[in-house]
Amino acid sequence: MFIGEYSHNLDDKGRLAIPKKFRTKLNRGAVVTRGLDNCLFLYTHEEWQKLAEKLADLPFSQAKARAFARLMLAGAMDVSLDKQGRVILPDYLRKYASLKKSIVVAGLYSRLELWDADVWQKYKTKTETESESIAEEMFELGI
Amino acid sequence: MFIGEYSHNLDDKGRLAIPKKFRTKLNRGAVVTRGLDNCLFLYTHEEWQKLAEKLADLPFSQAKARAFARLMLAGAMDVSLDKQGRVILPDYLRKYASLKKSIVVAGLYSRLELWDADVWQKYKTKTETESESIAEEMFELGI
DNA sequence: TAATACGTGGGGAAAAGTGGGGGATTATAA
DNA sequence: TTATAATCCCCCACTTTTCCCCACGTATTA
Repeated sequence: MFIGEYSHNLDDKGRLAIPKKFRTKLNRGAVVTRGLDNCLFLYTHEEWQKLAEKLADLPFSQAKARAFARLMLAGAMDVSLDKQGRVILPDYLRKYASLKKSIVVAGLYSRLELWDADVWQKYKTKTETESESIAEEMFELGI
Repeated sequence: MFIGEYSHNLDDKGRLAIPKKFRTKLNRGAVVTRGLDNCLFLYTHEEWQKLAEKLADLPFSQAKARAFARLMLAGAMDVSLDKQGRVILPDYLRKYASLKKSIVVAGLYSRLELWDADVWQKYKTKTETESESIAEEMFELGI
């Protein structure tokens, strides 16, 4: 289970350190892809497999399903950790998520999310002010 | 079962002493996360696990579900008690709950809540004056 | 009044994050 | 085929942060 919020720097070579706590689960490799809300998603191979099958099952007759599958499947890239526990993020993914130097790594149970620090900050301040009203709606979803 | 209201100080290193009565239940570790109404929630591992599974099951295709999961899952952090019975609260959680030095630890049955003393005071005076009207609405929720 | 327990503060050792350099492998061009 | 260039990794070293331990002070109780 991935949880928590961590700050790390992306260096000039496009390397990003994964927080120590998460490394053991990702030692055998991971998959990064385009995420929602201008961030990247990073999965273990097992979790990625489950998601990829769901995406492959989407009806390709529907335009929006095609677009979504292209976003996530074609955006995906296998990455592995170097001996310092870092991954190399391909250029097109860095651009997609507007990643500069200061990055936030967030744990969301089955995946990690990689955010540019500024983008994350803005998203948070927006949702934190709405948190009570969002929480009311979550009540309907059983929380 | 956690009940009661306790006052403690947060030191410069972000450490907060847990009231002695609660420590035995939290010795095996706990999880702190963003709560509602500008406080933090602290759970035992068992209670957290139940909540985290519900949050992980929310559909990530829905914007508000993503926002809520990011609030609580990405906000969560594993903490453990040191030999003095204190936990370290990460910077982003201290900021979220506007925690200064004087903190209130409140027991709410299955969780602890951590409040900045001033915020707690204001919230209390506000809800105490509204308590009768709030009670009326609780009838609908089965109390 | 002494003793014990609990809350609070600080210092030192260890670990984790970060950046840069060097060697090997692959690619490109003469 | 050989030389040159570029890219990718791996390793080393520095810096910062974190964690653990010890010590002091205050409050409570016998």
